[in-house]
Amino acid sequence: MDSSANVSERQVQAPSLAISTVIFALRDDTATGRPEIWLPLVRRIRQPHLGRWALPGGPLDGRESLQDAAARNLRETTDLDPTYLEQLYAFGGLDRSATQRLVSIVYWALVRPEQADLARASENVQWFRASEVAGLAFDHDEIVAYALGRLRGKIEYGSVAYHFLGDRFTLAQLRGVYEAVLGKQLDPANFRRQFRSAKDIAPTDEVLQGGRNRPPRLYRYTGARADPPGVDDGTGAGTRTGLAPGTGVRNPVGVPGAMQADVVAEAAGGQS
Amino acid sequence: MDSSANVSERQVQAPSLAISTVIFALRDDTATGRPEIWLPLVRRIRQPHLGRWALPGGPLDGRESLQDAAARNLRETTDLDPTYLEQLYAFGGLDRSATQRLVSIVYWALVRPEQADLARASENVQWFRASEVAGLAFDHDEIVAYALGRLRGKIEYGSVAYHFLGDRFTLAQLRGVYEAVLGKQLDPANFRRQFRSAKDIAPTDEVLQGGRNRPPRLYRYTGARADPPGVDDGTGAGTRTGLAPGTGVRNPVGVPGAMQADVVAEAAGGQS
DNA sequence: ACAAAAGTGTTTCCTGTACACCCATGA
DNA sequence: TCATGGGTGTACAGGAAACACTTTTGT
Repeated sequence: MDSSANVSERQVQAPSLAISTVIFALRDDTATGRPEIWLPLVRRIRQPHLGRWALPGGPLDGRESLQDAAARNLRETTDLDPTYLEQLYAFGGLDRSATQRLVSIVYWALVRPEQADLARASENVQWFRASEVAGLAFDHDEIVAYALGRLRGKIEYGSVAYHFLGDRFTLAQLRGVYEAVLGKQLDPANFRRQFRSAKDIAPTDEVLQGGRNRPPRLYRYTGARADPPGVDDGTGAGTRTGLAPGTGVRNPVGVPGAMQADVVAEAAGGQS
Repeated sequence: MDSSANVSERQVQAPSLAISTVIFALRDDTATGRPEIWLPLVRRIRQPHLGRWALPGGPLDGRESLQDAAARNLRETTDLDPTYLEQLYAFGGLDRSATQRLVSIVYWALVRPEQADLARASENVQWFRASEVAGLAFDHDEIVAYALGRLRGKIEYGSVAYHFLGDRFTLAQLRGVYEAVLGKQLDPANFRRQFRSAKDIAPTDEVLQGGRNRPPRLYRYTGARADPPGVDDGTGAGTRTGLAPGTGVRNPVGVPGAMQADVVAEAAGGQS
């Protein structure tokens, strides 16, 4: 139990609220050169689960929006600003954490690889391959798995992939993102064709010099950098074909003001 | 910094948590006979926004899961048990409700039309056409609009549509659901063909007698009644074609235990 | 010259769409 | 019998998948 005597009383009244953030970045595998998905974790320095790795997060105070709190998580653990940040899910069961009833609103973020390389790492903050995380504190294993699923689903639509990359990129790099997320190889020819016809990607005059082969052209993402707010297609399910580049709609259903000007709904306290 | 703080301190730290629920049902228009989307609202009997209509909801106490609280909303306002219940979004801005900082986790539910007809209505609980709600308390206008968008998105995948119907239904009824949600007419012939080939729908031996025309065959939904938990494809975006009946995957990314055994993630309290 | 990636063309297949048509029933 | 919706057949168009092929670079 925690500390003061009337804890049990207060537990019944109001669950505490915390924000956690799953931060994804791509990093090229040193052997194959292929990009892989990585994420930073922090080591718990308190009970429960002391010493185990966990998602960055902390309690929500009354002065910042959910979004802001998640962005702060990101800054504090990695020194990065998010290029993509979206609400994932609110977890709030009771069969957990013997010490205290807790509701966690989980966000997920994407950062660019150059950034991820620079990102702070220390004794208590380290990056892990997403495919290898296991044994995290609380339910964070499952939350990471869920976030990965959502990432996979979401990339099939739209604009998420670009948030892994800088503002100039080759089609091979973009394809690398898709391959890392979807976990399978894609036909370069068809990939190219699909994305050339995508509306919100434009070729530049530049090419990327210095490679061993023919220098590829650089492209630029012309769509909105700030993505579909809270909106979510999550699982991505339906799309059986694979990619669905720019053909799909981008942000058909905007969450109200939930991002910049977040929304509060108050209890109705209906009948009686 | 957790529990021992005094009261004023704690207010700043911990926003209150509420659950609200958007409940959708179909009801046949008396004139055209076409189904339309309706939802129940409750009249506020307290400040702020006293007297205005609002989504059913209430504060979350420490003894029930988010899911359970939403189900209770549903029961208390409409006397119905949900055939579908899923988390929509967590709203938690500060620029709201002058009286109090509040985070609301919003669920959405689908109920069947027969049930909706029986559902309790009273002075303080009434059903409204979804297309006509306006002037609700707080941001509930926007939340409803967001929920409608998600519904539209979601129906293009998978199994949601069936939750509006009983366990036996004609293809015309099913098509009615889609038309009501998508807001456009669909070709009966193609609709039929797509759904006949859908895996999780099976014809029965029965037909629906008593109509003015040829008696249509009754079908049965064979997929999971309890849907993809917390998972969310939300906006539905990508699917440009329209329906995507059973072809799509059903529940490719299950949220961990979030439904039956909800999950709690605790703050990591990383560095420092 | 050769390897390897960039980039193009072509063919096949699948699926959604449109629409013409027959079938069964009640009035 | 006729109107109406249930139910079937079919032809067309667009896009994805597969893969052969040409182009451009570094070594």
